[in-house]
Amino acid sequence: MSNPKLTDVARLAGVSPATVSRAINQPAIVNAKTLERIQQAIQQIGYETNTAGRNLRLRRSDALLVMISDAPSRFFSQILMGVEAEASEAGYNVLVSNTQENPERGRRLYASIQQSLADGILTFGGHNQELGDLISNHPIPIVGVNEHLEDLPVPVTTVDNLSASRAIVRHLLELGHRKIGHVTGTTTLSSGRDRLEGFLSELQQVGLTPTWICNKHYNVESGREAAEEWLSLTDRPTAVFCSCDEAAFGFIAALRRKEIRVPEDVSVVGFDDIPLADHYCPALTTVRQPHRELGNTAVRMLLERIHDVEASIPNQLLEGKLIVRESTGRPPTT
Amino acid sequence: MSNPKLTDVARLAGVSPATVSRAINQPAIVNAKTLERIQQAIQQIGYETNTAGRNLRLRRSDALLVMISDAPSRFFSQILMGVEAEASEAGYNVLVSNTQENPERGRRLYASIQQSLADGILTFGGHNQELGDLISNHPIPIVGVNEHLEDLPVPVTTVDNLSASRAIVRHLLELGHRKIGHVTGTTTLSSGRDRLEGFLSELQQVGLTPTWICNKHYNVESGREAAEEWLSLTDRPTAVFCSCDEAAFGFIAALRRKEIRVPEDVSVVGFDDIPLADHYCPALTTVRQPHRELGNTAVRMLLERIHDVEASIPNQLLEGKLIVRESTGRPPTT
DNA sequence: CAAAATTTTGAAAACGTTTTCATAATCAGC
DNA sequence: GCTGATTATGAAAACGTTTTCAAAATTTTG
Repeated sequence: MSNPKLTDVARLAGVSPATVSRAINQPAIVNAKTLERIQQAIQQIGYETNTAGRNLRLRRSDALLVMISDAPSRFFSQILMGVEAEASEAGYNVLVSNTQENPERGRRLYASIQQSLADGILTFGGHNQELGDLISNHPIPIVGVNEHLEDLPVPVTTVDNLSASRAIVRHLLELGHRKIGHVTGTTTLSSGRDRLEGFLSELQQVGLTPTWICNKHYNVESGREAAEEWLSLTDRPTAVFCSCDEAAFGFIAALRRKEIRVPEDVSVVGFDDIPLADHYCPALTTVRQPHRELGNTAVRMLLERIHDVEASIPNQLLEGKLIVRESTGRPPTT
Repeated sequence: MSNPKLTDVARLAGVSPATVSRAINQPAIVNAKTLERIQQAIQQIGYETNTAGRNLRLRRSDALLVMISDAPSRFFSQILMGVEAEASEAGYNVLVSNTQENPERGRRLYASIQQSLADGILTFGGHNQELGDLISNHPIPIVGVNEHLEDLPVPVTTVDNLSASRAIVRHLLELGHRKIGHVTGTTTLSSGRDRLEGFLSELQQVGLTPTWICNKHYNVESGREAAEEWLSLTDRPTAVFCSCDEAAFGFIAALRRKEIRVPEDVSVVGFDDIPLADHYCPALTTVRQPHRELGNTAVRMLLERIHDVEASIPNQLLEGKLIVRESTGRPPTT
């Protein structure tokens, strides 16, 4: 009751297994007549190529491993879809695995390449210290998504956090704000640092200093906590750039409880443009991350690397787009 | 420059490949002395079992395929993490693939089993008509998540939509509401129908008829559209059960633009308890879906099925938990 | 200490492909 | 119809494991 195999097709079509293999993989080089007979046989017994046999012989797996190290970020699934689309386009399968911050699990995943379970690795989110030695000692095809990997020779693709942050600040300046604050994201991540840096440098360019910097993380709670802090300030910024949409939501929601209105009393900007941003009240001014494109790009980079491990692949910076909605307005005229 | 293989270890340790294999897979049956020598050799040359070779010989893949048919639902990644955790616990890898609603792609994925690319399939979301004939004609280990598969002999695990919906209605009744409306989800999906049915049956039980039923889908826009409709009603319900959190957000946001307050003017309930629900303003009363557990359960069911294709596996209904927050209150006292 | 029972090992086959190399079949040109 | 070029096919080896079966080494027993 086993699955039909190549030799079954061969027998049925009255040819050798070699010919059947050729008929499948390079139909051009087999006689038209035989080809048809073989295809018929394949149809008839419902033959499907066995992956293990094929992979063993070909010494590759046609699979890419997506490695995440903890809770998936809010737009993980969107990037993943970008990855999946591009990978399947190229005939690759996508494996997903979570190291759960466990270095040992990280190392196990790393070994996937040697096990020829996958041909390459896409690592989401940053700081994989556990991989440090491994990567340096024994390079494999690996590409980072969303975050830079500290000091590791791993090409990454991210949104251009720096430019996007500057665009946000510029937008606020144009509206007339002069007292601007920033709720940072996780600054152990490169994206958090870059967004902060963009914020600072754009202000500096026009000779302003930040009114408020609040060190937080990429989540809703951070926004809520930041709101508490904002409320206790004597000199409140009239505009706040929150480093992710969730934080912005938490911030706005907490303010609203205190009867502070957005954008009338304070303007708020987010980052990421998660699906809800457009439907929040007020609709959130934010930067749209090209989620799918991040996935696509990452796969393309990885495939290049798989094709040639030595290939030096430059980091890819993707444009974020400032989306102005309702949560930003002119500063209050007091 | 190829990876070290079993025979390399064998040579180095001065034993036969067979013994090395045993040392790896059933250490108990090999002599302690030899075992140590072998383990040392493995360490020394950094041997890792080749997946293809192993899979070929063992005639299995140790992989589960997660098949989604279109855009991933809002809590897809959370369920996926549940799947991943349970699968990796059991030594299985997780493949993710998207049919993009393309029947041909669906069929290709189905063939994964025959190709022994995966040992079983987890299908997310409903109505896979394209799989209908296939499954009936040639059963494979497959389990549905979140939605029932119309008429197909496929075990599924879902939240108990019926009970949860009834709990929501009960909650609204207890608050004193008598005019209650429902914004449905996608009613081509079983969850949409079940939530509607729960809504209807609980009302019926206390002798009420629904004040308003608005046929929509699982997304934010639906909520916004529903709000338009609600505004145009002459006899408005004082409480509205939206079939997902996103729709509830869209509904609330649209109402707020018209200066209608939640819950003072109208109570709103969602479903799913997405991360933002707790931080929206007002914090959303909703039903918490056990996302991770859904993933865990699905994998357990699938493994059972893989182990015994004939096994009759009952559907698993998981409890949803009503979370009362700020978006529901007593009806306005006009 | 020999025989029997037990534990430990190895040789070889199998899993299902693809590909090299050589041979057989076909074709073109004269 | 014959030679040389071309095209189409097959036999066999290889990819890296695991497992069966039998033999060898060890331990136990009388």
